[in-house]
Amino acid sequence: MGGDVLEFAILGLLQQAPMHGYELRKRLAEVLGGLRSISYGSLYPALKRLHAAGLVTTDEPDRGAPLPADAPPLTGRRGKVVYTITAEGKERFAELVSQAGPEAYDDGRLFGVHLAFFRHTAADVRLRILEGRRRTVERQRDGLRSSLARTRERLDRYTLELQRHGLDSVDREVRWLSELIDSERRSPGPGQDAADRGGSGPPDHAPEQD
Amino acid sequence: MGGDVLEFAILGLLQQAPMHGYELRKRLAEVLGGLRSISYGSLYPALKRLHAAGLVTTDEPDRGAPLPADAPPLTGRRGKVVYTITAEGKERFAELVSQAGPEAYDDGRLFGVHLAFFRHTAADVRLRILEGRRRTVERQRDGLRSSLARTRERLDRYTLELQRHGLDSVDREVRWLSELIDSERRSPGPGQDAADRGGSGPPDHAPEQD
DNA sequence: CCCCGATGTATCGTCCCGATACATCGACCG
DNA sequence: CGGTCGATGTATCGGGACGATACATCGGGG
Repeated sequence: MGGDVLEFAILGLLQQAPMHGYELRKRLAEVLGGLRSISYGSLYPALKRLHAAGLVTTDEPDRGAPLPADAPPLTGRRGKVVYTITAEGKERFAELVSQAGPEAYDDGRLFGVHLAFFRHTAADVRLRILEGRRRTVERQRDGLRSSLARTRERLDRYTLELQRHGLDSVDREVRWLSELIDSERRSPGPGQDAADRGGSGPPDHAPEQD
Repeated sequence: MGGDVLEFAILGLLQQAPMHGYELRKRLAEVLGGLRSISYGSLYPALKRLHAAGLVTTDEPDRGAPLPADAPPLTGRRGKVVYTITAEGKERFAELVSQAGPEAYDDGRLFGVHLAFFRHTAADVRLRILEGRRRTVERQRDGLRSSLARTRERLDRYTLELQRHGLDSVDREVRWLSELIDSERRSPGPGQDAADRGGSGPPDHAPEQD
């Protein structure tokens, strides 16, 4: 169930262009938030699953060939494989992208993928996902807060610091989401499938560094 | 290898007192940072591994008993099981707690466990772990920063926001670590002194009092 | 009396990850 | 010309983690 995240991200990237596994992995790292890169041990099985489900195709050369029994330690000819999304794949992606319920935002990683493909998402769905995510994170924050209050006396200084830092991070995430929501409400941004940059919408971009 | 984190945390908790799996799980959630609770699907296999390795014992009632064939769909008498750390377990924990190299801080989760049991850690080791962790996170931050600089033009607003938020979090983590380090340097806090690993006989091991 | 929620133990299928192996290619160097 | 080095590229394996699920006991309240 939660395993959808990788498939979702792959479909989203292949929607933009066919790719090799190798490049897919690099792009995945950007999309998944910069930290947290995906391993090949996850990627290739995921691609295999997508292929089995008919959501992607490959240009893989015919490999079912007999290959006589006397074959030496020939590990198997390995060629480059380009993955391309199918019509069903696009359908599935559109379906995933339009989900606005808890399944879209309760899992942070899945939310991240949704965010990464927000330009394929309708404006009202975007807003609902952002607000849902904020509620989820607020609930986490409250749980953390009361847990911290309960255990304040029992735990040592370092554990307390760890929890305090965690609480602070979650708190910041809530504020970050609030900013996104405000910005989204002010300017709903380009509608779906608008990969175009600039032109419309107030460029309230704040390009600052710290 | 990285799988040590759960075993480490369990040993640390059992060091304080024998416990049921159920309570272990609750305490684990606090120790592991509040967020991120551990599932039973991870906990029980981990306990089984620790038991097999002789690092913990159980008071489990004899279960190898014949149990006459007329036994109905009795799935097996399940009783409460109290886990207790063994001498080897304490030894292993002391070993883990005194590691100060990259294996102690490169993985954030493992670092978290180290932090949670810092009062069992020598002051100089504490400092080295904290500084090592800061270096690691600084490197992550720099990687993220340059990645963000490289992709600033290519990616859409939302992905950029996600990365900016991630960078901000990592940056805050560095500052948090710096505060911990400063505080640690000012007052090394309670805890055993510098490693007397060379000396064969640590005079006595003052039982901890929380 | 019965059900409910907390306490408690345990496994299964599926996924993910780190490590590892294998393979091709362009570039730079002696 | 040969060597090898780093980037590109495909693939698997063992083991651990997780969500779901089942089973089980017990205190208390309707």
